[in-house]
Amino acid sequence: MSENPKTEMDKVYDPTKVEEKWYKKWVEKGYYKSSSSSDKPPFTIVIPPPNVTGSLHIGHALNNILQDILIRYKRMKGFDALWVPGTDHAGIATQMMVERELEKEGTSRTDLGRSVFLERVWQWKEESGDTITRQLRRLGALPNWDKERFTMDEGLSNAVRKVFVDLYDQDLIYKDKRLVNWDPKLCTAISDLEVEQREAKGNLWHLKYPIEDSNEFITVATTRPETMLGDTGVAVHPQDERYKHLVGKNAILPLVGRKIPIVADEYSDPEKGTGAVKITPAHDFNDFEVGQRQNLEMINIFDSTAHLNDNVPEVYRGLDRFEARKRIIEDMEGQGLLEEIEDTVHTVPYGDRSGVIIEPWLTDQWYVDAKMLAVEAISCVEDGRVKFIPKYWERTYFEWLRNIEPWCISRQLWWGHQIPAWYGPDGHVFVKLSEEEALQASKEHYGEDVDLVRDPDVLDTWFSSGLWPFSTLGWPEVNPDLEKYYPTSVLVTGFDIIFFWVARMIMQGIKFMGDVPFKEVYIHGLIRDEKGQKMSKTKGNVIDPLEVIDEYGADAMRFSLTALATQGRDIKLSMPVIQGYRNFINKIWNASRFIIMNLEGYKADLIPSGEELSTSDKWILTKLNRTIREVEQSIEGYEFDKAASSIYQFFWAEYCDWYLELVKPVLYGENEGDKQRTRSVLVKVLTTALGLLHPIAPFVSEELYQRLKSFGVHIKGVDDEIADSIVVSAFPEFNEGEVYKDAEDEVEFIKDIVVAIRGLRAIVGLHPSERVSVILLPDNDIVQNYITSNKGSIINLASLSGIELVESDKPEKAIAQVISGVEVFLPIEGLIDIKKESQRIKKELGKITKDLEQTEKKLSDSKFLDRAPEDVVEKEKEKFEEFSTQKKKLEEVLSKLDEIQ
RNA sequence: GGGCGGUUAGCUCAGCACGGGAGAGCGCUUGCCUUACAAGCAAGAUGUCACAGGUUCAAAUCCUGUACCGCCCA
Repeated sequence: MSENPKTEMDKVYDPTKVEEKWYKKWVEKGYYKSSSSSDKPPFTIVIPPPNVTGSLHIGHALNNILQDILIRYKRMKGFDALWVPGTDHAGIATQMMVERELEKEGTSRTDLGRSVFLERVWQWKEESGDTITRQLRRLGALPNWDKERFTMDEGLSNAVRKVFVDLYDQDLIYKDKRLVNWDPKLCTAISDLEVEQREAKGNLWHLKYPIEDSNEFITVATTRPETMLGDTGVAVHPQDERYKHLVGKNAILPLVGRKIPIVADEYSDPEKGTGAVKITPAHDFNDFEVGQRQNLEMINIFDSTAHLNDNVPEVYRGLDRFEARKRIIEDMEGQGLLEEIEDTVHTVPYGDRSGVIIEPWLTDQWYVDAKMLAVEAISCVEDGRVKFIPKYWERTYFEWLRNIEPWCISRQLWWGHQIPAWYGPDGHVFVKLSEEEALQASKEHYGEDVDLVRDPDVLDTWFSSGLWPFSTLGWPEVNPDLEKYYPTSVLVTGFDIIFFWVARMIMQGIKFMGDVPFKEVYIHGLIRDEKGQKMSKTKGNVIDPLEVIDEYGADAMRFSLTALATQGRDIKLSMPVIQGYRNFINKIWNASRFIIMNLEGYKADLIPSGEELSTSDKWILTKLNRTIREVEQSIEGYEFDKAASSIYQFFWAEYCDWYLELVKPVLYGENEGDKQRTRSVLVKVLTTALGLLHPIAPFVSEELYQRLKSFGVHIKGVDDEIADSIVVSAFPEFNEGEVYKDAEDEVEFIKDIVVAIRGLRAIVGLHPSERVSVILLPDNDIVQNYITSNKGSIINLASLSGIELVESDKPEKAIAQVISGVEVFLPIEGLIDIKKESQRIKKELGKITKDLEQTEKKLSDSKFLDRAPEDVVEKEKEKFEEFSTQKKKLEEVLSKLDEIQ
């Protein structure tokens, strides 16, 4: 706010006046900076890099808020906190996006050529690539902007090349011709993980293949009849009596006329379909295996866009796979070779980027021997060097790594890290860090200078993301950052990328750094809409975090997501919930406003302690310290929801609802000493609470701290005496010396009395401002003392005109409430609804009788008395006493009501 | 087919690792513009802790099984 902070504060907190201002200030002051030369212990997080093409969605918001909380907390705790930000070049997504732009301009990637196209992508990146990092700032996320990285940076590209070359030299990367998941729209290979298996209704076509030199047919069932043109065998189960006589013979492939052998192979399931399956080794992963085992020919019938090629009869050439299917069915039917069409449900592979059906296709691709790398990646989690939170995600992780397949890392794209492999004229490959080195090596190989051609393919984006925890710290250069901050402390991410990213980072980290990339992995849930559905643009149920911030402020959104971030569960988010937490932020604002309004005469050097404190002061300090401990433990244990609810409960239900009300009479009174002391406690508790709050709600806590600071209020800094900003203040510390058990009991008792009186007032329908007198009958001296020494507070909080303490004389005409330690009577002048009142007491009586019966049952059970621990028995006896007294009192009240009637 | 998670107030969820008087927020009902806040204050109602067994003196909590919902993998 531009106005003087001492001038009156708005009645309602307005985040728009606050957020941008403080964020700028934090950056200007460089609070986010870390220093490898500092002697503070490191605390490091690397951001899961969002796609450079992306814009902030609510999932990013959650992920980054949690990281920001940890970083801010650890910084306040005296750590050298480093949060590395950055983005991912997102090969396919980015290339698709720029290609779409080109299409609008009437040109294309191939028209421009590789180098012009790449310039164009870089240009786009320079112009729009920072959208998402700009949006991160709106969340209040404060990573170390000096260390921002991009997966295509020079340094990171060096790292990628080095890793590729090293793995190649160790035979952990190799080139292989085998079936890959081919995306016929994007014309690139993709990895298993990028394939989405969707269930679909389809048909099982039963096709009849004639047997050579016979009148017999063998019927095969298939969901993909178009691939028959590439069939090179038919498999039956070795034990299948129906087909035993055919094994070793040939079938004649209809429409093509090729002779194909009938082989016995366990792959064929006699229960499924006809028990005989056509084998197309070049177009099906299972058939590929069978083909290898049975030495079947491989015939590739598709081109890269899934149109039929020259290996099929002329009439079918050039047809795309769906047309081909139709034609083949027609033609088979025409020849009387279509026996049956069965309905079936099967899974169909789709490309997760392109959305088209993936074609298994035979090509040369580069692979990583993931099985070898997985060995250590498994053991480091088994032995606890990496811990997952919640722990059960480890099972998912193990499951995948133990069954891992070779990882296809080459992509037929232009945007990405081009593979550092050069081919000589005879196809000999040189895998080197640079072209110079490759030329050098080729010269040695051929004994003369030759022209080399670089492999045109690029690497899977996840290949470079897998290096992120050390490539961002400057690896392969040895440098102080890498020394100090690796391994990083924790990785915060969603479960959807455990395989894509987490597992690969662990594999690469161990391989190249000799140590795990992070000690802990905190897995948070996905955000869903209020019905539990995934948010998606097509469903129209997305919540845009930026819109939420515009409407409710960043702190409200942060607090909401934090409060909902329970371990091991997805988060159902809806606007009313956010509104509720917005109200909480406003509550904080207004409590502070109240304190600032009463700050005149505040002396910063006055620190009341021990005996000077009132019972209420001691009580709130006790609650405060318990809250400090809870918040600290919760954040350390990644129980973000608990941290948020501790603060919420403390601030609203204890500090505002009770402490502020308790001290109002003091503030409005005449005793200067009391006023001084109260102001100090109010301020101390407020500033401490703001400190607790700051990691979750950085903006409002900073705004309020800065306002308070202008009155001479200050918080201890993490480095110096006075914190310049709450960002660099010391996190509140639990102080055992401020836990006053007696004061806590006393105030809790007073609260019970006040609530009881207010309840009675509500029953009678007294107007809140109407002051009445009540009669209290205490059980013993302790509670009697509590009452006498807090008479003023009770009168005030229950808006009474007076309190009469009696020892046994119960009033005749009154309604009563029985609570532990005291009977409360509210005398009444006029008539009350005796019947209703007697019903209320009866209900109470019913409850207490039930409780009493339960304890009675236990206490009369000799097994319980023998076997239950002593303290449990003792507690049960106390309960018995308590319940019987209350029951007795309620019965008396009831009989009195009956008398009146 | 294999694995994982869930089932607690009308709704969203804590509580369960370590068993001992069922909680919070939202919503709802009633009364209040009480000089911090109506984005507020006060009072109030609401539960076969999915079901069935078992262990135990004692089970929302531990064990076994069942049902339903969701996710991941093949």
